[in-house]
Amino acid sequence: MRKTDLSGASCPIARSLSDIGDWWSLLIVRDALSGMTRFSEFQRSLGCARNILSARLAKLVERDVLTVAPASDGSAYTEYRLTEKGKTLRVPLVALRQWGEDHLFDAAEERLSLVDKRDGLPVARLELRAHDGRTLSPDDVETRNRSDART
Amino acid sequence: MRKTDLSGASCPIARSLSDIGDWWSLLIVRDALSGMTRFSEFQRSLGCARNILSARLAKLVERDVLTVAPASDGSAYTEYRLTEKGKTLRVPLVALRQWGEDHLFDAAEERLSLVDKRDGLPVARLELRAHDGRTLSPDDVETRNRSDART
DNA sequence: CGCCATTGGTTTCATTATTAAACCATGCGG
DNA sequence: CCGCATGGTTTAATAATGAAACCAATGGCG
Repeated sequence: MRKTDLSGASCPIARSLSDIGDWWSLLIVRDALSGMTRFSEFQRSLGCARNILSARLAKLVERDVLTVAPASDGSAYTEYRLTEKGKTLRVPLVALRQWGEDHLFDAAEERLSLVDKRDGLPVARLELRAHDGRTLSPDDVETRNRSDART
Repeated sequence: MRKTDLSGASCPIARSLSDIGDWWSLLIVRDALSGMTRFSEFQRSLGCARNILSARLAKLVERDVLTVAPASDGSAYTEYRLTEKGKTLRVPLVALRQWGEDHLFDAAEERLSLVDKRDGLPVARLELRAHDGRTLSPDDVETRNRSDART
């Protein structure tokens, strides 16, 4: 099954999905971003089967999203920590979170929300901007083939 | 299988994933955002089995991400168009795209990139900001339980 | 030290999803 | 009316997922 391998696609979205584009992987990263490090923490939080948690963690380590640290609190157990690459998944996750809050919750419904520690207020909506800071509407952009020279 | 249903989770990320969190759905939305509307267009672009494309389209319609329009160009065929809800998936997709460009491509490698139509330059990086516009670093935020009153 | 519970997995097997391929119904051009 | 394209659905093989059993190595406690 899943013979389709997107890791060589020319679309960055497709490649991203081949790394972290399944159900559990993104939730693992979400939990890791909130400070979880241990197998059992993830397992309790996600409630998924342990073998698949195990497989997902291994894949995320292989893809350099997580690393296994030998220990940290003295115990001989291993910890899973986000790499720099993994930490930058925060933005996509926030985008997904905001979308979900906007469209999938009743106004009065309880939700987990991302807030500024300083004042406890929710973070601002993510916005699409031009390189010079102008806000861009959906019609102002298009996808194009570029060979680099990112500014 | 897949007995786990996240649609009632208190985490907006989990709920989002239950709507659009599988391989093909997000790619369908990506293509829809670039103007595709017809079954065969999606099928050609994605190269996935037609029955699963059919199932995904139906699910996206059911979840109000797409609608089926009776026609538009005269032919009696149906079109799949993004709803407002669907269109706002652009931001999460851009976030994913930028992450992929940053971490999954060699510098010189060809890629599909999102550019400002006006000048052809890539759009700015999405950034996390406080409600008053301050840029926030990862350590400045936390997730918290809120019952609404979004500002 | 000795014993049991917990952590961190791996293995096994049943169940479910994905896929390719065949099939079918309508529309549409000539 | 013939033939091909569109827009699917059905069927059967294959692959991924999930629950539960199993296992090895700590860690805590007396």
